Amino acid sequence: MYKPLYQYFQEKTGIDQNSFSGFCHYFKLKKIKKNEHLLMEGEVCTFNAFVNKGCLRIYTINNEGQELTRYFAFEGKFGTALTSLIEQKPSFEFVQAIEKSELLIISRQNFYHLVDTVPQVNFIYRNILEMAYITSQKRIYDLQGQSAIERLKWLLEYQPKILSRLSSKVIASYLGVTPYTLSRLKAEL
Amino acid sequence: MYKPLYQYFQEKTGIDQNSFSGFCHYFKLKKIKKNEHLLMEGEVCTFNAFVNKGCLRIYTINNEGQELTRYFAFEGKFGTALTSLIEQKPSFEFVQAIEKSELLIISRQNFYHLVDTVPQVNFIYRNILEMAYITSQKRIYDLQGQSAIERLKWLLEYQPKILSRLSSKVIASYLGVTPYTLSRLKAEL
DNA sequence: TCAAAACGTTGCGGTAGAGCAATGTTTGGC
DNA sequence: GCCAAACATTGCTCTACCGCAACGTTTTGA
Repeated sequence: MYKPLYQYFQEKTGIDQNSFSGFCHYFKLKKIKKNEHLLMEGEVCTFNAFVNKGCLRIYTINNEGQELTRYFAFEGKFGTALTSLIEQKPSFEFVQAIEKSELLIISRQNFYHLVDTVPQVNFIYRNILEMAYITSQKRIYDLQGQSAIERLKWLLEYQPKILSRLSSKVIASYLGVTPYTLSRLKAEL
Repeated sequence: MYKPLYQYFQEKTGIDQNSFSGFCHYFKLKKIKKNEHLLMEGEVCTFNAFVNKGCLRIYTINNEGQELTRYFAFEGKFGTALTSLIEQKPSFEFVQAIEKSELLIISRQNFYHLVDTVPQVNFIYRNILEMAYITSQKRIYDLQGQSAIERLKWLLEYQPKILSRLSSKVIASYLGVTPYTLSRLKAEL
């Protein structure tokens, strides 16, 4: 059960099995159905989740009621409403399983306890924050610098997994266009 | 010279003068003229900068040649091309002083050395990353969820300092519209 | 100090993408 | 295995914002 998580830590920090065993019991297994939510808008996020199997989606809903997907966490990645987790304020993001999934959940309190006491977890958190920041920045660059069709082409080339695994509706919300527009873009490819 | 930086550390970590003195000599004073660049697109970023006086702007240029401002670092804040600093790859961002400024510069190498050896600097870096991430996320929410005029109204209400201190051209690039559009939006306020 | 350059404004026309409606296609719960 | 509900496609129209051109105003540097 902890094998993928150990592998994740091992790759990033070179931690040994013994040290890992010292804290991995803070992570609890949770199974969750397709389309079920881990967190709704307005709730304060009190967990971090490592995806053993399946996929999480982090998304928001804007003023016009349009869903906007921020991030997908596939197997072997952490996923949470990071902004709410950090700020401890009501979340503007939803966290949802878009496939039947198996997660390793750690409470906020335990997570930050480990960040402050276990150097390897401190490093992992630093790494999560760095990658989350870089991803956001590239996202902004994309939204401000590329047309919707260029974004779709990029996705086709570099993230075919996303296209084959997810519904058009979800892909549209990730590209930041309506399903109507995505359908038209696909037609003119 | 180190007073604003000490105050910054003091507020965030409660550090004492003695510990601070142990590492503050890694920060070197640099004076820079208005509109001068600290980093150009394509260069690898090897520094972090604390703003004692003046203001830094981090921006990119998209495919159409349009400038897009990501972030302003006013007095008492750190500013750098964080993505390039982390990845150690050529930057897609420019770092520019938009006023005559006084900076405290630390090299990448010394900065990460301190992050790894001084708990208070580790915490400061964590805080910088957390805030940078949250700012990016709110930016994306804004770009995808609000019209340009709503963004301008928000700026008027919550960031009047930006509006009064900076040129329209720079403000337009921060709002993600052309100077033409900004001018028209101001007319219809 | 004064001319050149950069900046700001506004009229006009163009374009990417939104949104409704109507229709065809998948999907999943019983 | 079937039917309702969700999803996908496409024609038509609409809107926010872009981008040029032309002109007035401010800034700057020799």
